[in-house]
Amino acid sequence: MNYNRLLVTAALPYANGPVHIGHLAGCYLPADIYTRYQRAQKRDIKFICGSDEHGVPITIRAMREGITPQDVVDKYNAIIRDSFAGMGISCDIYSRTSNPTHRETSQAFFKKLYDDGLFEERESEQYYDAEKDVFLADRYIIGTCPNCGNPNAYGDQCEKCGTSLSPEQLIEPRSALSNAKPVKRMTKHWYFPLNKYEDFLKEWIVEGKKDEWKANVYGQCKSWLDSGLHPRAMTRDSNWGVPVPLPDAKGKVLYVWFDAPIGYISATKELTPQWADYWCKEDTKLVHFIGKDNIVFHCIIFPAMLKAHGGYVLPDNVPANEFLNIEGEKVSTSRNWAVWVDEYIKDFPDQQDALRYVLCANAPENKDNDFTWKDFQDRVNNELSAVLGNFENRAFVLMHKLCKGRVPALHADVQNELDNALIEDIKAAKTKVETALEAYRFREALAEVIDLARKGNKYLQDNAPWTLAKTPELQVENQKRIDNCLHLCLQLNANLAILLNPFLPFTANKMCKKMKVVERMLEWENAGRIDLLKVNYPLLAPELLFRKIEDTEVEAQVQKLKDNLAKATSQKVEAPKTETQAAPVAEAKGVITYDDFAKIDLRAGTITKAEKVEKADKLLKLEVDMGTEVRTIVSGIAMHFAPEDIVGKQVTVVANLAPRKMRGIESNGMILMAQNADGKLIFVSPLETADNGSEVK
RNA sequence: CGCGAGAUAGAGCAGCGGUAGCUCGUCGGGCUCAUAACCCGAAGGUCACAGGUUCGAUCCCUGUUCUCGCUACCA
Repeated sequence: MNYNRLLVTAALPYANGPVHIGHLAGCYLPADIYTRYQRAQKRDIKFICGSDEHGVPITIRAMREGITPQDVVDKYNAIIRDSFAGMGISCDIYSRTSNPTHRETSQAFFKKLYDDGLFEERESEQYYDAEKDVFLADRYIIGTCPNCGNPNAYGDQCEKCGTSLSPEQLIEPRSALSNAKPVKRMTKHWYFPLNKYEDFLKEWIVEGKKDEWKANVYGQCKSWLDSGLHPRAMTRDSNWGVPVPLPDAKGKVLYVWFDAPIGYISATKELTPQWADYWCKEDTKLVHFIGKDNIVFHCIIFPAMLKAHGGYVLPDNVPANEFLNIEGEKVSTSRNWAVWVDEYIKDFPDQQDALRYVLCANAPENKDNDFTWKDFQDRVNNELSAVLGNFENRAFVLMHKLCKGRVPALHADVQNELDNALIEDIKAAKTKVETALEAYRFREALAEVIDLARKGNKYLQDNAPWTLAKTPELQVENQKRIDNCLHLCLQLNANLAILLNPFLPFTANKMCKKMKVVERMLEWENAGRIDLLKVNYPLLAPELLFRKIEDTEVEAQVQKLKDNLAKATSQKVEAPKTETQAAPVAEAKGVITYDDFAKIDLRAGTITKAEKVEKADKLLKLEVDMGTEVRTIVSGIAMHFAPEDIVGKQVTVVANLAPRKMRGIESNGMILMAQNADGKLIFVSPLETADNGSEVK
């Protein structure tokens, strides 16, 4: 397929926090490198990005901070925009999904699918806060965790013990908005029948993209398709988002994963009146740069939506990266374990390219990678400065010392194999970098550029012009060799600027200034040429391109990470929870009367059977002999005990606890456990064997 | 649990049937125009583990372990 234009998108950053270097390495930097390269090739390309500003987490953050959701997105949209600009992420437009154009575009998209009769309407029961008059997402429901007793567990997960929950499992559930008890209410939603596009997707991806897409992306898609697709609700009950454009849809908005990818289209509309060329013409190559958490949305759901709507091109490739860890640990925004881009720019002014270099050289292209400040320092000092910066500096210094500060001539009569080999290397480098970039292998492409600089260092060494200059009796002859050597070094330098430009645009610009050439020299077609600098052309004085990163700087950054983590952790403990950090033992509960205690029917029982609950990491299904009956009890202890080890054990059971369904199994009671500070669970059992069913008082 | 991706020298990666290579780091030597590179030499790997196929496996097959992701209204 021959393409006449390219459309590149990078995942829309979610506007509920700043961006960190993991975001950068995951998709924004690769997208930027790719785009800059294509622009240098003079191809027609648009690079689209913007803030994703809808969804539940934004409303929660607004609530916590006591401001409106619009305030939240305004704040972070500005920070993200500045971070990208500061790092040289050169999108053609950075838009936002709260714009009117986006509202219209996504509503029209929805309306088209609706009018074509594609949606299935379904009614279901959902939790509702009668006081605030809104439906509650799982995340909005707070209650006591049935597993660990944390009183502030969310309706989807207990953050303390990590157990996955559904709102039904919470003890004494309450609304996060009003503390009211949630009630169930019927609500209607529109479902997109993904299943109807299964055949189309299978043919398009499983057969069509087999050897084209990255293994992680392809494998993920295939896995989804093999396990069968299901209709997916494309609307939500909320007052924050794009309103569903139907008369009977008051209080309903588009699901963020329906509206966000359409944001790419709306942003293109804002950018250019010719937007439809990029989205609808078959000779457009559409590429989505994303992180691995986005694969299904960009490879399955969005293409199915586009196909259903009709008239749009589908992505040619989705080169998703894996994740970047920081100092051996996963990035965590809630624990503030991250290197924030806006802070990097403040801490390392004019060092954007140092970070761009390291993030590209160590990009998580095939597997999760680790960013450490030591590695950052090593790569900047030993590769970027010592190989590339040093070569550039050597060429400039020698040219000023031995060639009067002007570009010397290339004398054909003394041109030797060393010269010819270097010229070949320059030409070959262009092809290698090009091939790697077209295949989204950015690490390899950058390594090729550095390797060319390395060859330059070697060439300089092999010719040793400083030695040639030391023999006055051979002045004329030697000066010719010196001229050739430095001529080619400078031409190589110009080539490096071109090849480096997509990766390190700030540096490429500096190099141009020092060589006193216009930016047009950076056009890709100039790569491989050795006549970029005119003979006798005077160049500026040597000046270092990169500075070394000092030990104290990286130590300070590591300390900063640790401080942030400590701060975030202590805040967390102080704020919503009542227990203190100093005492890892759970806080004593309030005084109760004997009557309160007497309400609990505690009995001894013996576990007669235990098995793992399917599709649940933490749950065991137990059968407990209570003397007069055998109870089924589901208990969240699978991480601590193997089923076979606990059969025959006598335990204490809360016998009159209201039945509760967990993973579809009704649990009738609860096993008492003591929990150590380290989280270890210990059965609370009679010391001697009691009769099953006997009361515990 | 299931599915997907990954596991190769201290770090980052290549190799993907014929007794392990590259970049950086470490140690010793040479050279010196330079933020020092370049050259020579050295140390460092039972290619996650266990089986199997094969004349031969890092590479193919089976099983296991570990990491990450998906499986939830977590973007």
